[in-house]
Amino acid sequence: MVQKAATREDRRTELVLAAYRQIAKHGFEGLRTRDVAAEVGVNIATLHYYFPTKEKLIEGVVEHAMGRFRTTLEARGGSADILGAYLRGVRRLLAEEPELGAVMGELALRSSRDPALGRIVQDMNETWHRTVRGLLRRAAKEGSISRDLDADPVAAIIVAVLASLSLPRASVRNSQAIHQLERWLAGDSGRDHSSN
Amino acid sequence: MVQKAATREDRRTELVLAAYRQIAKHGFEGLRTRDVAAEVGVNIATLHYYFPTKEKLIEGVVEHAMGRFRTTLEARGGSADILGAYLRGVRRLLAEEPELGAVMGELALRSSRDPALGRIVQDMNETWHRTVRGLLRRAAKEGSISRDLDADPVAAIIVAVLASLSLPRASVRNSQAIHQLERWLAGDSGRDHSSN
Amino acid sequence: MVQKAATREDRRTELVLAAYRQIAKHGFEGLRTRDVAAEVGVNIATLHYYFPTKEKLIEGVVEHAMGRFRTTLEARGGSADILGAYLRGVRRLLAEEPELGAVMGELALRSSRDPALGRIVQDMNETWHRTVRGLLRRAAKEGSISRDLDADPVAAIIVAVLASLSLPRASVRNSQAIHQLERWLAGDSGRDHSSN
Amino acid sequence: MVQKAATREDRRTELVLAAYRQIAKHGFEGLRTRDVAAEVGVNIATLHYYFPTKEKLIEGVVEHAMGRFRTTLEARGGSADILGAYLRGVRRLLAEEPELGAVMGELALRSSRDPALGRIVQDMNETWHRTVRGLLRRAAKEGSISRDLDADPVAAIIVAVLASLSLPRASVRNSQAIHQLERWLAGDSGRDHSSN
DNA sequence: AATGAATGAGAGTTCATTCAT
DNA sequence: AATGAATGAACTCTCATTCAT
Repeated sequence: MVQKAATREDRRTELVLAAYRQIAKHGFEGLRTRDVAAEVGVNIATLHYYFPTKEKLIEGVVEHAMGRFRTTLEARGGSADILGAYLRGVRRLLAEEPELGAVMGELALRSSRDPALGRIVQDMNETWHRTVRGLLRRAAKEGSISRDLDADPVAAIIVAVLASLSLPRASVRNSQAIHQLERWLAGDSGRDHSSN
Repeated sequence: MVQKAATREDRRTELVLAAYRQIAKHGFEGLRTRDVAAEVGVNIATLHYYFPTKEKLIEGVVEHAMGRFRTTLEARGGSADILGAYLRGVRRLLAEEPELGAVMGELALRSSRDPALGRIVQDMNETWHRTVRGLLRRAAKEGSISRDLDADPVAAIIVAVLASLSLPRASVRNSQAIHQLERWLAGDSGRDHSSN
Repeated sequence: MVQKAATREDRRTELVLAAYRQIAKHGFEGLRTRDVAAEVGVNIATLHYYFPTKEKLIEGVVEHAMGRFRTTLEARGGSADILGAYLRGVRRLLAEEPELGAVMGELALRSSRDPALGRIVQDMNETWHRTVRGLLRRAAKEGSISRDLDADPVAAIIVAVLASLSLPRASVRNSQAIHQLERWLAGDSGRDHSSN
Repeated sequence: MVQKAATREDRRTELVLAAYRQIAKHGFEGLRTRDVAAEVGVNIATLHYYFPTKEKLIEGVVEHAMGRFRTTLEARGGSADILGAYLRGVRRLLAEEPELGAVMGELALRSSRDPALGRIVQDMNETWHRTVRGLLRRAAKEGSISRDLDADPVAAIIVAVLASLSLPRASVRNSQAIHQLERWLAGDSGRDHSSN
């Protein structure tokens, strides 16, 4: 009852994706190697053929999640409103692939207990911060946002708001927060526009 | 009789506090009833005498964490800068009792898998939002912040930033984010003050 | 379906004895914690309640086997033919409790791979050698064996022959070997007495 | 064709030798087919191509070990001190190839659980006994040892001592035992020569 | 009110073996 | 002749829970 062999990388990826989904659904708390194997449709021993330990499988998930995040968080394109596009990009990503937010949340929490993961998450955060800061400076130069803002603290607040999107909250509130961010970035000091 | 009842409550509280600390340290992933009992110095069966199931113990932790959070998040005092005092209060709370942030993060993630907890967390979020919105309106009336801001989105962004504090990040970034928040609230549209 | 509780030491002993028998029957190769638990009639988790790991259980078996051996190998009594009594004692012990020979064999082999066990087995061997040497000297003084034998090498050969009893061999051969030993000890240089 | 068949045998032999070494090092307890295959540098499936089951591989090891033993234990040469040469031969063999002693020990223990192996080991023991007995008689005839010793019991004791060499013990004790054996064979009834 | 002893269910991991290629 | 991929069965160990005392 040996099933059709798949190529090495395919199977590895399948397993990582299944684990990724399981973590999104049940958290690390509810991650079971047997369920991961079952979702892919292979025997539990097959999982261990590719990943000698559960921890190695999790490393695979971390890599995957980080990669998924990084590619989206890189600033692409050169539109005038590149910063706005960026914010909307992150929002869309987290809306379209809710697993990503959930897994990132799990990773963030775990990072305080797992030094190796801690370094990865911190690197990711700093990269993220620098990317946003770069976008801010570019937007300021191009005049699409207030010319003389203090890039570091503003980047910090943007990253904070974006990070908070991975915590489950009413999505109305998320929309409102992003809108207000854009308004402030546009140089508006907070007057009521009656939009929510 | 009264003495006995009080003792009973004490022991329950001890257990809840131990569980609270364990969750902060090891996450739900690493929560073991035996460790909780051991931390209090009682037998595992004694724990089950007070909390028939692990889930009931967790409910106790949820109650405790929520209570801890609520009391601090209630707007107290009547100072002129009540909003600023509030922001500083939350920051101080999370700095002084880092367990609270960790546990809130764990609860937030778990809330998407546990409907009962989901309702509690959502209620908490809405209460939080309304509290901040109320403070904003009061501050606006008193003139300590820009009079004509749009309370709902601004409250949303404040809560988002405060919530993000429970995710582990470089604390410099947290400081920067809070500073920028205060600057924007003061009506400043983002010019560089060279502070970080 | 919780079974009647036994006192702590009883249960530990029961488990050690069961493991001892299992090792005698199936070797370390075939030692299964589940079988040990089953033989005692308890759940596998109960075994782990008393012995956190399989290795700790084995340590218990080592202690038991060594104790069993030591008590028999101590020279007791003060008869004239104390040495002969001793040889017959060891033979009887290994005949009456064949598990002991089997387990000692297993331990001897394992001792070359397990440093801790190695020390124990070596100590046991040296103790054994010294005991026999002491008996030889006493017997020589009393005149029951040749007065001027070289105690160390003779003790070495006796221990070697006794040790070989734990290896499975035709028991006739064992009897012959012991007889010849006694003959030589009596000062006989090897003439045919037609006994076997 | 002939070449091919030879290659096939080579590979079988390689695998048997690797298994032999593994058993010597880790005992049957620690024998893993994967490690055997790895030591030879072939895939685990290749091992099963040559030996359909682990048990068949072990049979190969038994054959090899027995062969190794038998060739050395056959009495060769015609020197005057053929018996002494023999004793020294066995000692040298076990000293030069310590794996052989370890494996023989493992086989001896296993023989009490495995009837087929049991017969082999018993045959080996009897052959051994008869060989030694033959040597004794020849030596007696030639006058190199006491003429009227009882060959069977003396052979039994010699085989017992030689067999005990495969159990791990302090090598001083082994030397002493062999010396004493030679002394007794020479007709000495046990007086102290102060040699060890 | 508290505990030591016990357990069922299930966790991650291992291993000899199989099979398509 | 040789292999990578896959598996069933079994392994040790864990954990929330129960129960008699």
